[in-house]
Amino acid sequence: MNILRKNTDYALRMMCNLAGNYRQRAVSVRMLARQEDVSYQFACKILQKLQVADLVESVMGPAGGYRLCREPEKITMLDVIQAMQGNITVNRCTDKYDNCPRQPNCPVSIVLRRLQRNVDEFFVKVTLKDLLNNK
Amino acid sequence: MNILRKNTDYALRMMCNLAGNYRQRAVSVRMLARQEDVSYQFACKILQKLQVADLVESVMGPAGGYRLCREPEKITMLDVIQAMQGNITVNRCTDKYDNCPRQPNCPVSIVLRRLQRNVDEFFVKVTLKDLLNNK
DNA sequence: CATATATAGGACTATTATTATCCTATATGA
DNA sequence: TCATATAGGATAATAATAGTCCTATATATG
Repeated sequence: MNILRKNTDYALRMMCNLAGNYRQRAVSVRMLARQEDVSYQFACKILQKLQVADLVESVMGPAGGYRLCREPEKITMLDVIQAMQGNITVNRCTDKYDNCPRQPNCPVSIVLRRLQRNVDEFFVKVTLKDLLNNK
Repeated sequence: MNILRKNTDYALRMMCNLAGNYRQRAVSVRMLARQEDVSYQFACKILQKLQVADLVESVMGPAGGYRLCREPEKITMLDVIQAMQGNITVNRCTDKYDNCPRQPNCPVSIVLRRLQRNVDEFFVKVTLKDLLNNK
């Protein structure tokens, strides 16, 4: 299966779209939905989640829509992912708050914690600006 | 959510157990289940899957059980993961056979394919022997 | 050769997560 | 005041995951 949910996939694409329009205008959900191939209703839900997470802000009324809350270089993939699907953990035992009795000497957990660090680092290092620049 | 399913987590632990007993004896499912905290019935299912994937072989009858098909250094985490939950893909678009029309220039996909390579490489490099040695 | 101890594996249930839609309320610019 | 937007609760539909039940089959050993 996929590590990223469809939700998150849609959200990342819509956030890229908003990043491309940053400081120009609010983009309506209808427009975002059409351009990024997401159903209108579902796009509404996703944007509401992104708003709760303080990544986008809404403009109501005609000519309304959504825009980023801050500069594209200050929003990371991790921000978007966490807003949509929470923390990504490699395994139960790589979650900070796990209390598996085999810790901390379980061989499986020792190795997986290493991958966990790689993944965390990856997502926190990539910003929306990087995405736009194909970095 | 977790990248590795509970199934896979159980499987990895049981495989470590079998690796520790390699060339000594077949370990019964009852024993594996008790030592690794998995229900007996569920452990049976998991081992059957591992057998279909040619990672373990069964010995029927009294004093029977399971043993690894080959040396612990010749079985990777990827082998176990694929047997239990198939390929792990970062996103739809990092799957080899994906045909998303945005390919190959989608900014999201370009970045995620990089992570995909990291993850693949990680799992293929760690063997059961490494796990036992806490490498 | 009977029996106790194992695995084999199909069928099924339960639970949870994901994806999505429907509907009504509210805000606001022209 | 009306057309064009978002807000958000409720709920449906689907799919994945986790786990159990039951009966069949293999085999070492007394």
